[in-house]
This record gives sequence, structure tokens and C-alpha cells, in this order.
Amino acid sequence: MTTREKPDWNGCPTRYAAGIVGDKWCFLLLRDVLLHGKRTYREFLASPEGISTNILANRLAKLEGLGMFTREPDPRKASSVCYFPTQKARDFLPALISMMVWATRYDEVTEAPATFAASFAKDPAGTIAWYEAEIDRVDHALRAG
Amino acid sequence: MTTREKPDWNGCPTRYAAGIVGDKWCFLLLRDVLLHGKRTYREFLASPEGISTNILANRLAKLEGLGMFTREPDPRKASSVCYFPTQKARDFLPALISMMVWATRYDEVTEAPATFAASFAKDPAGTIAWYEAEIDRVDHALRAG
DNA sequence: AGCATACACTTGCATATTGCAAGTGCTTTG
DNA sequence: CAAAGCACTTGCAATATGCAAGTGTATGCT
Repeated sequence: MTTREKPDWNGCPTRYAAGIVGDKWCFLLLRDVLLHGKRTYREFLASPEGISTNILANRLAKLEGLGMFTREPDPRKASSVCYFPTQKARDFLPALISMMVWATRYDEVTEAPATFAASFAKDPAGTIAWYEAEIDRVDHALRAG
Repeated sequence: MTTREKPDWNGCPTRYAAGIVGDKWCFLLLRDVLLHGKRTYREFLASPEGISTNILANRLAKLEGLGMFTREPDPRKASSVCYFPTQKARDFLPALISMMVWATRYDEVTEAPATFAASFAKDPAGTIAWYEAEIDRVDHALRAG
């Protein structure tokens, strides 16, 4: 790889974010891990969008490399692997929820409950805390075996 | 195009958002129009990420089709074109700013001022209102000729 | 009017990324 | 010890991207 003038996607905050979530598969994996309690390769693979195995492996490695996921053996079964969200990923929750609120407003066939946007508007910190608690619950239960 | 089982990216709010900003170029165009006051093809093209002309034209059409941009003749020069953010795009501001706050925290070489995240945390509505006012200012000045 | 310039694309083509199907190697289970 | 589960790899065709060059229209200048 040769030296380039403007090789990095750091610096500008939007560009930094675009380098991570400006990819639909990373974006959806973040949803699965933060909102749907998914932690294993099989669970991610089972999402309705139908990611293919090579792309899944590639994105899991990318997210691990970016410090969003940690890769650990599954306590329930040594041959399996779990991916846990890091603090960096968890801190992305407010941004993810903001986008969902926006999507809920403009997607005419949204599946989000009508109460979702209202409760986030009313109590953002409380809504985020609720999701954080869910993440804690999933991770703690898993790590306890 | 044949009938498919799960063809649409609507429904799930995260998937809906991913269909729009889960593409780095759309993401950066949104930044340019919402935060940097850019409105013309030439201005978008001049961004430091170096989008190529075919991709720019493709994404401008995509964002227009998604109801994020309107395409209008430039009042200053009839042969030019302006792209204005719609209300849908403007309503994306809180999500965009949330992502920038997150990026500012985790990008070690961020160019964002240290005060940025703090002022958004202190007064989210006020920060968003400030950006909205900037957008109004740019659009009004342009449309007035 | 005639010529040059600016602008917003469009086209062609080489390269890079993606998606699907099938396979690989390791581990656990019966 | 054979079968099944799991997390990937690999091969290859399809798609998307990047770059350079070209196109058509609308000014601006002389």
C-alpha cells in the first residue's frame, strides 16, 4: 500500500461515523446486538435481511477491529463464539435510537409501535437506560453460563 | 422484476434508516447539505472525500427519489441546479448530530471542537435549532436570488 | 451572430466489492 | 467412532465503483 494524501476516515465526525455505519450490514449487525439481544454468528445469520456467510464473517471482523464487538468463546459451548458489544458500541445507542425515531416518522409502513417515538421524546435518558439494562441482562446471563 | 418474499427495506426502522444512510456517499451528502450549507453539484463534488461524478449524480437522484432533496433551478443562474434539503432531511439532523457526538468521543484525531459534544448534551434542542437556522439562512438567501 | 466557457450530467472501461453455493476444519454429541 | 453443528473460506459470477473523457444546454463575450 503506497502513501496517500487523504487516506483516513478520521477527523471529520460525520466521515468517521460513515466509515462504520455507512455500510448497511454493519448498521444492521449493530441493531441486532444492541436491540435484539443477538450474540452469535447463527443468530446474526438468521436475521430476515439474509446476510451471506462471507459478508457476515467480514463485517464481524471489521466491527471487532473497530472496537465495537469483542469476540469470546461461548460459555455454553466451547466450540461456539459470542460477539459482545463494547462500550463504544453501547454508546452508539442514542444515535441509533434517534435514527429509528426519524425512520418511524417517515416510513409509512413502519413496524415500530406508535408509542416508541413519543416515549423517547418524553424521556430520552430513561429510554436509553432501558435498552442498556436489556444489554446488561443478556450479556450477564450469557457470561454466567 | 419478479415478486419476492422480502423485497422492501421498510418496516423495521433500523432497516429503513440503513436503506438511506447505510451508504457512505448518501451519508456524506446529507452532512454537506445539512451542516456545510452546500447546495450545488459543484459544491458537493468539491468535498474532500473525492466523490466521482457518476456516483454523485446517482446519489443525488437517489436522495431526490427518497424525498430527501428537491432539485430546483439555481436562481442565480438558470443553467445551474440547486439541491435543497426537504423537511424529511432536516428532521434527520438530531440523528446526524447524535452520531457526530459519538464519533467525537471515539475518534482520537477528531477535528470537532471540544465544546461540541458538551453543548449538545447541555441543550440538544437549542443546538439543533441553531443548525436549522443556518439551513434556513442558506436556503432563504439562495431562493431570494 | 459566432465562439468560448460553465455546468450537470453520461459513457466506457478497468478494478474492487458483493452475493451465492459449496466446501473446510475443528468440536461436540450420541 | 460416526454424524452433526459451528464458524468460517473459497470460487466464481454479478454488481458497484472510480477515473477519464465526452455530451448537450445555457450563458457570456466580442
